Amino acid sequence: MMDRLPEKIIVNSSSYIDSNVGLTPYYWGYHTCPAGHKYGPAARDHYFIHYIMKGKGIFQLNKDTYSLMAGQGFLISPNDICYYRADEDDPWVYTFWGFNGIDAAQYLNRAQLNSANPIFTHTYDDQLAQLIDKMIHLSTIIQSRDIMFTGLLFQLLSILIENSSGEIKSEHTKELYVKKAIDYIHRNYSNKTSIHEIANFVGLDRKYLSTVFKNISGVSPQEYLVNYRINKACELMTNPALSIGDIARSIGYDDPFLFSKVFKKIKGCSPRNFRNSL
DNA sequence: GACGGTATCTTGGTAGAATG
DNA sequence: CATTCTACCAAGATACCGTC
Repeated sequence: MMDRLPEKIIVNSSSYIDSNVGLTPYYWGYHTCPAGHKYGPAARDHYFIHYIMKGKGIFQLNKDTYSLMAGQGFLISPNDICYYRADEDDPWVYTFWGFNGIDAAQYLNRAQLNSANPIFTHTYDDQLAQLIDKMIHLSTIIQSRDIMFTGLLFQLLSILIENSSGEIKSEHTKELYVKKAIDYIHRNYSNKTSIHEIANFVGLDRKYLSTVFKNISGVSPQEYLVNYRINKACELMTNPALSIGDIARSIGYDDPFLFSKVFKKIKGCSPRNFRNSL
């Protein structure tokens, strides 16, 4: 399969992209790098996974330098300043996935991937080959490419999670704190809920919960709560029986104008305009 | 009711201390 | 040594009032 690939492919997600949903694919690509081909030092605003199919190269992040070869991959998280370069004698051939979304960090964490632990190893097996084959055919899908792309991205993350050892070491209890906080948010978003209250429920100091939450999930508890509420509001918009005020109260905002302000900040348009565009 | 301005409250980032 | 907490302060969120 690898041999009949052209030197370089880039497929964009196309269609409507909403980076506030759980997982948002941006693009996928394949690159046979020329000798010494390099990137950076630079940062991106989204997650970026590379998987090396052939050859070798180096990847630098946070003063650490990793010598990588076929069968290995690396994660670049938003705002990570990194540098990577293909080998001079045996330059790498890699595929890459660019994506984002409020749940992205959680999925990556389940695969034990983050800025502190950006490297993974996975042999190029049938499962991965089939996935990459499907990614190549994404370019032929026009109307629903974003949906298919999201599905394939979930498949990649599933492969990486299954591939990880499963032991989360000291992160385990922290993960549980975050899971508990998220469960609480999912059950109580429709009430007036403060971060202090969530921290009390989890049994941690609010500042410490915020720190742990951000480390594990990539967003602060407040950001997560607000995004979750606004996504719920979007779902409620499809019910014509509910006024904007009804929806605001349904997701925990007593003041419809405050809801409108928050909605506009996150979605870029007022709730009314959003509903009209449905 | 929709919206804008503003005062007040809440939250998050950070550094460093306390605890086991 | 890792985990957890505390204090300070800036930034952002919220409540509330006035205007249209």
